[in-house]
Amino acid sequence: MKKRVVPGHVLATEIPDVVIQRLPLYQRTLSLMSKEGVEVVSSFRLGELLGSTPAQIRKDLSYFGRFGKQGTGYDVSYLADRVKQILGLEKEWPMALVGVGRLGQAIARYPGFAAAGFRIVALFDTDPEKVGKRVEGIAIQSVEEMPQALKAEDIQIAILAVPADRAQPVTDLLLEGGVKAILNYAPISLLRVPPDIVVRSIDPVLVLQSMTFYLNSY
Amino acid sequence: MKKRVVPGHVLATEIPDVVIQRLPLYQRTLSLMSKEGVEVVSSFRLGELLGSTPAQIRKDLSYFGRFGKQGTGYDVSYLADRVKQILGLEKEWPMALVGVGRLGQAIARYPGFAAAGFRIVALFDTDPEKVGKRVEGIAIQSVEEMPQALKAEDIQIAILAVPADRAQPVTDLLLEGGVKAILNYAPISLLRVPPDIVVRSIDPVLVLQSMTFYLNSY
DNA sequence: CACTGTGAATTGGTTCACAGCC
DNA sequence: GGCTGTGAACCAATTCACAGTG
Repeated sequence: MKKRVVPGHVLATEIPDVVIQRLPLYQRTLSLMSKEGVEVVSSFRLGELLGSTPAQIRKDLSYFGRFGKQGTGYDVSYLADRVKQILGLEKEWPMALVGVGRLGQAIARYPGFAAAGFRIVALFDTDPEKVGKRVEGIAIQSVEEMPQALKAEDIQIAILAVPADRAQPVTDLLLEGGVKAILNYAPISLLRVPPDIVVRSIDPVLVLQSMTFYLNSY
Repeated sequence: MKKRVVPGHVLATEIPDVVIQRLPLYQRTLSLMSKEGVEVVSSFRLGELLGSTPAQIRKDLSYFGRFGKQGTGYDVSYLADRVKQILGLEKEWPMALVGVGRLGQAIARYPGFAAAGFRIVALFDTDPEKVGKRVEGIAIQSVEEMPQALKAEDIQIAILAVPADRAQPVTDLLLEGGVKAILNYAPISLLRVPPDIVVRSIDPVLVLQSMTFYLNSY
């Protein structure tokens, strides 16, 4: 639960995960500013836009290098590019989606992934009824074929949208296929994976359930 | 960005937000165990099931009271109930959904919310084409009517599924309508709200973009 | 002179370790 | 004996504050 393994081609060890999680937010705002023609930004201004502090932003960036100019700030488009590079967002990432039920179909049809360079290139489902059908032009394959298919296409990222009780066995097959990162939508407490595999879960119900604590429920 | 206000009917002040965010996970596992007939659980066992440590679980629970029995552990169904109560999950929560586009419709149709006691009772959209149409039996209302409609139904929670550039103005209207908690799906960096309003964002693209850092992108 | 980059100080969260109890 | 509950010790993350620089 605690330790992750970092590839670290730029001696990336020891960078806190919270920092990594903030970078995409920085990246998005920087790209937007760049598109709007803003050329320079200070950590102070960036903090305002992101709801963060100048110190936090400077410290975060300092893990990766020295990107700013004293007295001036940061070159927006340069910094946007560097952060993109740090995150590995300069290439397109092919992804697999497992579970083509209601939720899975919504995910398959969501244009936001492709817009950010994440392309769903393979669909899998257990239901024989669904296998062979197409969604967004992609044929649904059987989960049994998954390990080979994943290897063949060299897919490292998978989105999991299966029922909770199928999540672990399907995960095992994903790992067999060489997947290294899983975005999990299944409402399961714990997905068992080796320590070098990244798992992140999205569960809106859990989020709602923590928000109600702060509401007056008298 | 840092401070939140806690209602605190049980002197809830000073409870870290991370703790609150873990409680729903505990609750889910406990309810499941209870349904399976498990009567007693130790912090050690619970930690195994949740991918957490015994100390973490005991410490978390100790913020709210003493629920266990030394030498034995916790009564599963009792603890499940208590955590539910702490989180305010004993009542049904009516919710509004703003933005009935592709994503919004998927959310409206997702059965998981209602199953957890979160019922979408009002839909809003700006598009005059959509106003009046029904989704899941609920008529879509105009965003202009929102503040009054929210007050009339005493809705405290809203789900935001509008385009990024509409997020802030729509949020302002939600606040005008008395909404206290917002689950935000819009890909926006910062939603400006007063400090007593809870906002949580769900953005799968950001999650993917942070995962790629850990992949070999050579 | 206005900003960055960064050690040092501080704050916040987790884990330890043990006293107390069933 | 086996477990909880909890201060104390530890570790991690944020913020401070200032030296260094274009």
